[in-house]
Amino acid sequence: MKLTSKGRYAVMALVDLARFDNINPVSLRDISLRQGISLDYLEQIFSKLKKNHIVKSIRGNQGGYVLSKNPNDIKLTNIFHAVDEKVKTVQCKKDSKKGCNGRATKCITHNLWDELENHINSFFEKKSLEDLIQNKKENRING
Amino acid sequence: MKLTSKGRYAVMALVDLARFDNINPVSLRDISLRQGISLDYLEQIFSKLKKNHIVKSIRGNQGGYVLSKNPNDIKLTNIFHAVDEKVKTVQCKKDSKKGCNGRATKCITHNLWDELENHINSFFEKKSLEDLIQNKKENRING
DNA sequence: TCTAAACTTGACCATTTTGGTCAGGTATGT
DNA sequence: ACATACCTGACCAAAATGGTCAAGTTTAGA
Repeated sequence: MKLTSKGRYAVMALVDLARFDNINPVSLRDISLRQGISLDYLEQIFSKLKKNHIVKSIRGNQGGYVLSKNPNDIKLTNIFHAVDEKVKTVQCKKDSKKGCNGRATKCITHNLWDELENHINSFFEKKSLEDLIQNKKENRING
Repeated sequence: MKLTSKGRYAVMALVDLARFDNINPVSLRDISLRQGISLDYLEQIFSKLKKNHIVKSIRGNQGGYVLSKNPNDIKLTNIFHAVDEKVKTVQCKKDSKKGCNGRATKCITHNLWDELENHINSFFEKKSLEDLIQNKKENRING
């Protein structure tokens, strides 16, 4: 069970964006340099974030990306969903032919995986981008 | 973010084992048939479970496996740990050369992943095999 | 003692996912 | 017009996943 780097990068990039997104749009090149994420890979990620209305793009010279909502309204669950990072425990929900369905001993552990998914998702639903920025600011004051 | 089938199978197999482990040891062949998990794959999994003292093997004819502890003392975290199913969110803890270390913008989101890991692990630490068996019994009564 | 059942070990492998790169665009401010 | 920056899609190497296969060893019971 692990988080893929796509989801991790998406969150890192958005925190970066949120911090520098005051007046001017932020270019992916800047985020790439600051966060050490390849530009090409960032473009893939931001393409998905854009499709999911989390960021807006401004093309042309001095263009870049801006958040399309208040950081408080961007939950981690939105970000992960946008980049296809899903909490997936069992197959049987999606593919009725595989997994627990149609089997004599079906779903012995089905309830468990449901519970687990809910547990994780509730964490992602509570946490917003704003929370992460605040966290960072506190760190700067303290450190 | 997903659970691998190795962890899922381990839990399924152990629930099965716990339910049939009354007097006689349970053979992997029986578990394989009941749960639809390949015998060869089960052997790999049970080899790990044995090394981690979750099950004991009884060799020879009429042999098989038994739980080596009370189902109440076997937590999901033990099972997942045994089959190398770990909750892994960030790289930087293990490999100091990669990830957030040594970078100017280091660890923007580090606290977040820590929190997430704790959140998930706490779920696994609370849940025992006994809980799952009880759950199944209730289902049988109700259904 | 022989043999079948069952555990044990380790090599091997096909497929899928991951984590990108590369090559070409298109749009737009100056 | 040109530099900057977004946009799109093909491509790819490496690792993880989810197993199979082969060749044992151990032990109960006929």
